[in-house]
Amino acid sequence: MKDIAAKACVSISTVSLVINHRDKGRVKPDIAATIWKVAEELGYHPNAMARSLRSGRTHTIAFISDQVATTPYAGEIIHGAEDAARQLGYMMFIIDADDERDISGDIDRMLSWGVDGYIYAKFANRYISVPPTLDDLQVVVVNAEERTVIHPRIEPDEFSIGYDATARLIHAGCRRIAYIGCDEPAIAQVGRFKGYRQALKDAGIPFDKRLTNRVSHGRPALEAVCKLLDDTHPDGVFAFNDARAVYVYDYAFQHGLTIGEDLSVIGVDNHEVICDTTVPALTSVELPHYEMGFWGACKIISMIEGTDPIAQNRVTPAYNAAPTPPLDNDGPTLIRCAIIEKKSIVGGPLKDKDSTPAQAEETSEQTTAAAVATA
Amino acid sequence: MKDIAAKACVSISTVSLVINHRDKGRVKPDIAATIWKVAEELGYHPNAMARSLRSGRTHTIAFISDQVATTPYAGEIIHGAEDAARQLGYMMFIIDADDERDISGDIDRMLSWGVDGYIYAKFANRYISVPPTLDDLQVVVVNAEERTVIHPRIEPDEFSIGYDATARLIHAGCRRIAYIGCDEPAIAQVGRFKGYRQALKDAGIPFDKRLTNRVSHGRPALEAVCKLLDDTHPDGVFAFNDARAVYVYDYAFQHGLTIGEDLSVIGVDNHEVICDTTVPALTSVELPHYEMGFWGACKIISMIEGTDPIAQNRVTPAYNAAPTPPLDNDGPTLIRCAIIEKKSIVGGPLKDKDSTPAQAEETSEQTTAAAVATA
DNA sequence: GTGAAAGCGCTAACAT
DNA sequence: ATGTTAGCGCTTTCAC
Repeated sequence: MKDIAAKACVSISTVSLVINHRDKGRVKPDIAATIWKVAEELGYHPNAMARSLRSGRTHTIAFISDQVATTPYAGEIIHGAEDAARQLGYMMFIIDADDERDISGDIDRMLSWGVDGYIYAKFANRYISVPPTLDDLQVVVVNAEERTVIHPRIEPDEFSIGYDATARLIHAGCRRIAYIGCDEPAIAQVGRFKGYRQALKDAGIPFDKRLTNRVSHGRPALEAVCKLLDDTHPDGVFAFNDARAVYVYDYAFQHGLTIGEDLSVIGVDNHEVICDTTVPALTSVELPHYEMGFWGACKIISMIEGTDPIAQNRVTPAYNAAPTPPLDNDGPTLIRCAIIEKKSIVGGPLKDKDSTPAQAEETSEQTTAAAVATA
Repeated sequence: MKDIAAKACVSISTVSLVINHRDKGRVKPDIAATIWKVAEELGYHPNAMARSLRSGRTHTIAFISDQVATTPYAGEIIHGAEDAARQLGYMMFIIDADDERDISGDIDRMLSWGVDGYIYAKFANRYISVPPTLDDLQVVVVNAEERTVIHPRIEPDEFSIGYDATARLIHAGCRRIAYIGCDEPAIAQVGRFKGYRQALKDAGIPFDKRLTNRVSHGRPALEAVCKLLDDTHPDGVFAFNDARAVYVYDYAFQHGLTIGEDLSVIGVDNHEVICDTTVPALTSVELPHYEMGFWGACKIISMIEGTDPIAQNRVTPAYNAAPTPPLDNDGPTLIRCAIIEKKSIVGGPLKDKDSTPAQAEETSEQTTAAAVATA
């Protein structure tokens, strides 16, 4: 900056004004032009360190998460958060926080860095508690719930996942709809199951316990699924996730049935590897990982800056099967998940023109909250 | 720091010495103790910004990658890199570099930050070219190849993957071994196929073209796999990856065969969702994503600091099915991949005591390099 | 053993 | 419309 000032025969402050675009009506345009030219020639890059030291703001956020990796669904949350952060001029640090590992050291490092805000994410919708050290700072929770709400957060609308998936099967003509559940009584299992029951109820279809089970994976899961299908012969199956839906395919192969013709199946995750590997491709409710990450970064930056980057159109998601919810909510935000149509439901993919199945009512938010509270 | 100095009745420089552990024999121990106590009381955190401004080093690296997310195999590279970086006192920025997107803006930001080094990673082993802007800086390439080698890099030993997988099947008694290949002539396809042929040759088994094909995914892939199996009735199948191995399972279900008893299968990726969902669980060659990320961070930090953190035992991988290769190599490093034993091969998982199948010779590195060069 | 002081590159209040 | 100057918090040289 000193060099630029010297070469352009102006003072350092003038250079600073120009470089920071605060020269409107303060610096003569031709001088400003010269400064830009010289800066270019010299290959000038402002020193972020010095700038932050002076301004007290680092334009940096930290993404703290369990298993940055170990789940295959992981990356899109990071992707979405990075995308929003980048568009808004922020850099994002990544911190892996295994449940077992003590992250106080990392938090100290973050405090030393003067990170402007924190995204605390989980890769499966779980109960968490944010380390108390962070409570005084700007924190957003993504894809998780705190038992007592302290920080703004976003998570999938699990009730609606169950409701919409079931309603989609009903819309395709299914009347005996099985639910292959998850053996862990997690937020997701409870919410999706409630949605399933509500959709049946709204369609006047009686709930039949024999059509549901709860499984893990591997041979016991496959056997349980086969038994359920053998015993009850459903015409549609809503699986807790895509992996569990695979067992329905296995059953179909064994019994000479064709998914999408003899039997409809819908999963959850829209897991790329599974949904595009299965034949026919599996219709699935997509968990909006990208969108949640994107929302999280927008939210934390809005808290830092006191503005609303979404309302101001300063940022565009690269992907939004699920529309980005608004930021003006400091409590829990539920995000509605989209069904990604493939070919595993009788009648084939829904075209835009086709009437869409009834969706869960707006009240679903309270319903889920209640479901979860009693879980 | 000023506050500490005041409260401890010493000068700022003394505080600095103590905080930075450079007080040995220079500051009286009791004074040092006081300083630590006061620092603790005041909740002092050194200001990394000021420190970096002064020292010119940020202890920060950038992880630049395509599709941070969109592949499900993604995260472990990040995980490994973050793990090593953290243990060595570095923070890691994440930058998503979609092939289409212009990342010069991001690079400018990195230059502004004064990032100490760059990891340039891909999530599928591909040819890349590192942006020339980075050529003057410290760069390590992970899971990719440059057409002309400029930067140190690490990638999976694709030849050995093919060799070891095939040898494993031979060891289990298979003699008619099919290869379900990939329709893209990528580095991985070429290398694994060469390894497959070499293993057959070394075992004195003639190569039979009819036992191999190359498929994509979905119905055409399933049909091609079924046709191959119908036509040739192999006793073992080496699949390019786990997703393609699934079609062998589908075939088996349709024909009442049992994988692991009537037919052996081995995949590549050790993709969690697939390998633990299939019945029986799929034995697979694991791509050492964590290990490559870990190596990449160690390597870039060794270049920055001029030391060898691995040799100095300053760092421990959380996971190493594949042992971390040494850092003293500024050209390409190939990493040998481990077979993760599950239950899809006749005779069951290999115990430690069992004799292991012959492995590709040490010369495989040259062989792969050659294979790849002519690809 | 300890302290004073310069300066890393930049911003912003103030002076001209 | 432009220049001067005082720090941001820290490290490090040098003097005591």
